Amino acid sequence: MRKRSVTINEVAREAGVSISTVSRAMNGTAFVAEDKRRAVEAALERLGFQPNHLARTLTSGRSMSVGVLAEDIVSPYYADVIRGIEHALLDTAYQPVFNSGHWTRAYERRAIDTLISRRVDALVLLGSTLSDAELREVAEQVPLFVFGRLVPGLEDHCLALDQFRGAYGATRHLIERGHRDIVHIRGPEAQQDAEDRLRGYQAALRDNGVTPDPRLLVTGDFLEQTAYQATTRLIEGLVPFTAIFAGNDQMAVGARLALYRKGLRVPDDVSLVGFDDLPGTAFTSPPLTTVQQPTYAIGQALAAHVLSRLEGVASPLPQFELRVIVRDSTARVLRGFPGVAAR
Amino acid sequence: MRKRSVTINEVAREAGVSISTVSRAMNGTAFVAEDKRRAVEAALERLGFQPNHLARTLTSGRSMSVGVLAEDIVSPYYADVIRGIEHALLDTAYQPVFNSGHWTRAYERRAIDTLISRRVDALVLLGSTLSDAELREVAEQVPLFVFGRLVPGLEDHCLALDQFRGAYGATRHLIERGHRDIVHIRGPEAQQDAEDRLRGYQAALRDNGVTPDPRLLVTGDFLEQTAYQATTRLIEGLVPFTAIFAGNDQMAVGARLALYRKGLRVPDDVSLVGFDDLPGTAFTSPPLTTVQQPTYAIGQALAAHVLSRLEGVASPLPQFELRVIVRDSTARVLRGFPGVAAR
DNA sequence: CTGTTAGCGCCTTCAA
DNA sequence: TTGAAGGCGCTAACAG
Repeated sequence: MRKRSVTINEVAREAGVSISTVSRAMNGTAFVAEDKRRAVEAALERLGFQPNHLARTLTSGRSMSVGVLAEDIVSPYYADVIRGIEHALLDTAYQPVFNSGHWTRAYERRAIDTLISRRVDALVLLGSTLSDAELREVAEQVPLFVFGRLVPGLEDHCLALDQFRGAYGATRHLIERGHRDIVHIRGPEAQQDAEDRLRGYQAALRDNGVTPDPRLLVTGDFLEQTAYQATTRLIEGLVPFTAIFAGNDQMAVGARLALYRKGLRVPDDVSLVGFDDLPGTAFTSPPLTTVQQPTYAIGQALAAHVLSRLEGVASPLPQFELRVIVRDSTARVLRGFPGVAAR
Repeated sequence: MRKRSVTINEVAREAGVSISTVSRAMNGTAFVAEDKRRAVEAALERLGFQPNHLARTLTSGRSMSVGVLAEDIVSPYYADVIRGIEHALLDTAYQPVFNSGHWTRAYERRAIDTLISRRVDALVLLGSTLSDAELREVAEQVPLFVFGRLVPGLEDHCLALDQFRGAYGATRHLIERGHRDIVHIRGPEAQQDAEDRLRGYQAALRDNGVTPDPRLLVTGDFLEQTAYQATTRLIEGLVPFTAIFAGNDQMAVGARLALYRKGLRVPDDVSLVGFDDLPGTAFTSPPLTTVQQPTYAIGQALAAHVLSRLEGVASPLPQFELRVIVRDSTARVLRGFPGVAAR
């Protein structure tokens, strides 16, 4: 099945030159006489030569590839970051190599090790479950860049967004529209982002004279199902509310379905805000107000930054801001129809 | 930044043995005296040795990796296939390496070439824009497996689903519920899947005595936006309809938003069917009736098949069926309220 | 400009 | 059981 692939030696013989000449002609490393160059090219063509990348890397020390390790390569949250990276690298000499860490230390460690042992020229982490110290250790073996964490000692290579402010803005948006009884469906306890968003929510409430009501705080796992269940329970409960701030878009979708099933309209009865602005969120019915993480731009910037570091230029990583995108899922509280609060 | 990594030579020196002994002790390739083995292990540990995978592959010829090239690695359609592959490979000695072809010949060719030149032990294509002949050529260089295409000559390594039958079933589902004026939003002309689904739709209509109405056929690009626009135009047009069969879930979501904006209820006024059953589709409001592609299982099966071929065992690829998943977006046509048809 | 010659880090005979 | 030595395929000095 696998044809033994042709090597540079055979090309050299075919072209009647030495292997170094072939190498030079191929890579433009040095000038080669016109006729020999043509002979080499012809031989290359005739034999269908494809250089063995491994061998090349072994000698040159550069693999022309950048490893990208995401917590989960297929999560919609990382989708646009990955897309941004892909596009930024598309017409460069570097190839991205993607892999998942599956939110699991052991798998992440292993993935990092294989990536390093495959000699990627740089490593980009989209989220990480490793400790700061471990990451610093990794950074000694390979140029490391991380998104979603601010690793002390590696600040120049880290890009994190202010989740607190994003959540603060989202909550304030609801407060400005008259909401005071605002549910928050938070993400998993263990995750820093979930924690930051919760604090942003609480701070916004307090800054506006609202005491956070623990009965309006429920926990999900960043997926639709748990939010659906939590919201259903909330609706069936006794505590009135007029708005829901979900810890991410997927949970907002789950909440929205629960509302729908209970005959509650969005935004007429309950306003709903998500977080992330995933691809597709603009097309929910109604389109969801959410906090946009500029993930595509981040992916691009990250890749561009990696490239420039690889070329020896030290460009600083740009700053990115979270933005509340107001769409149709949030409305002013109608005094006459306070929705759930009035039942 | 990059510490020169320790090589097998240093380990050998440290352990006071030859490099061959280190190699053997590490890989269990041959018996090594107990004391030397321990010395090697200690040295390995002390130096934090990590074998250079490239060098290893160069000599052994096996990279212990399988390349996975998807048209688009971040498309939700491939998400579950990829997830299935990842999970199936997770605790094996093989590592998947993912990459995108971007629906573009040139990029796909290049990605395939780099994957081959990195000596992946097998190559899995999730969709492909290359010709059958080109794929056969690739198959001569590396064990090739493809999902979504039936390549003549490579049938044993191909896995494709019967899109025609899926679309047929979806359309019949609507017909059985009394619908006759059924819109179809087809995917791009160039794509075989879109073509097959269209034919399934038309066949189901004809088999049930309905002549396909060209005015009810519109074209999208498998994304939300175009379906949204097409549906809006349709609603504003003069041709009555009671149901929409979208070429995929994303277009169904677009259509659903258009209906929502026009005040049309799903399924009360218009029934809606999608295709794919993407992750998340079960949580749209209302949950979408759709045709399920068992993508996760396919990913797993594909990976398992690749593994067994790599081990020299010839297991046949299992067959998979498309299934109509009936959820809440489709209902019987109410004679009294034929929805749009009655305006 | 071009050919020869060392390696790159590892595995694997081949002798011992 | 172990070490020496020869590649794997390619790049990069080093002489011409």
